[in-house]
Amino acid sequence: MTHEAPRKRADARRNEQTLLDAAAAAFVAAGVDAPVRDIAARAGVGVGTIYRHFPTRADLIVAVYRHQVEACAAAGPDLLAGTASPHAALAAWIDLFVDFLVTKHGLAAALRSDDTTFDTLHAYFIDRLLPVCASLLSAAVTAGEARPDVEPFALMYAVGNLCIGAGRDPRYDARHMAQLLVAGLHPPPPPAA
Amino acid sequence: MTHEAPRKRADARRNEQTLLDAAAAAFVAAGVDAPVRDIAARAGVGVGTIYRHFPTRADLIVAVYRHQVEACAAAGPDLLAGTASPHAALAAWIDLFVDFLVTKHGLAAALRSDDTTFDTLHAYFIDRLLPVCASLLSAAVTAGEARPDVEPFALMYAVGNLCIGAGRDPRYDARHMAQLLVAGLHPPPPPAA
DNA sequence: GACAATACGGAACACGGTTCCGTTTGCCAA
DNA sequence: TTGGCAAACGGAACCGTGTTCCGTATTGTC
Repeated sequence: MTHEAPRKRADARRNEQTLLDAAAAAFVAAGVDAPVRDIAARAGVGVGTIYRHFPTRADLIVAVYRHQVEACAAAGPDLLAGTASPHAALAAWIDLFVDFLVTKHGLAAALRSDDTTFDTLHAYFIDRLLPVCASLLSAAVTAGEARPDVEPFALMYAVGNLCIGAGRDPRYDARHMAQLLVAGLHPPPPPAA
Repeated sequence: MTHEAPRKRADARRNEQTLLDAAAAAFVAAGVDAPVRDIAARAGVGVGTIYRHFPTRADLIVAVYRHQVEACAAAGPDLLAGTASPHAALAAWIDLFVDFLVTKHGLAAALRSDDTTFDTLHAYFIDRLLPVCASLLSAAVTAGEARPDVEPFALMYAVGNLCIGAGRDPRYDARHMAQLLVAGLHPPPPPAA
């Protein structure tokens, strides 16, 4: 079961970690679109080294944020178990997701880029987080707290979109808007016929 | 009141129209990010001519879509006057706005780009459409059909965001999500104390 | 028709992503 | 310890795009 590890060279492993740190710093300073050359310079390596370790920018971004994405995924079941109503749990989880995205400058935009480079980034987020979102949403639907005509994918996509450009204009509060969307999930009151 | 027109040369006026047509075609074919050289080639002019007429891409985009934006702005008051409830009028207007954005490949994304080139594009949309949205929203608030804690700017920004990437994945329906957001605008029912 | 102002074309430049290959480094076996 | 080879490195070179600049062509006027 131990993915037969071809045992990389020592300098390669060292550089990989150095790159991860450099990339994380560059992302904080200049967003996830930080120029490749900048990241290489921070790490004190050549650009070729970056491409060898992380063939696409998506690979690098995933590697940098993997821990946080996993944490977000893990929080879903906990919230569902520990919160009064499924709808409230979903709202709390969306809050977590939004907080993550808005603090990663440019990440939400990258998720929506039509550049095929980012397809694997998109795929990773969907793979890890969609099931979590789906279970929260379906619990809410089952409890009669959410309308059944919204697909989990569409909800995640919409929330991701709402995070784009957050923090650039103080008049726009992504978290508030995401909560508005979640509020809209409530089933419409039966027409008072 | 007639903005003293310096009376441009005949070839200049001709080229301006040619460029507008070429840009419109290029935008349809390749989105609003169509390469400058492509647009120039379509128009049969040099790239310098584009920059002379439209110093920034935003100027070109605004020129191409001005009519449609004006039409959208004009529709606001009409809807308010001709629709049963202010909230329904707002919902209908948002639908119009979303339809416009999703059919202009890449336009919604450009509106959110942090590239300063697009600042004037953003400003134009805000100038023309924000007042319309504001009057619809405030009518809904006055009628008790919308919570008062959402700023018109935030609403427009959110709806614009929801349109990003629409049409790229069939599982995502921007219009549906926008309507969900508008539904979330309804004031929460008073707590059944 | 000649002259000046206006507009044009496209080569040249800037910048960022990506590739490629000559050089260096680490590992292992002799 | 050392010889050799595969792995890894560095960064120059390349490509595509936006942008600028200036020599040339066109227009309008006198």
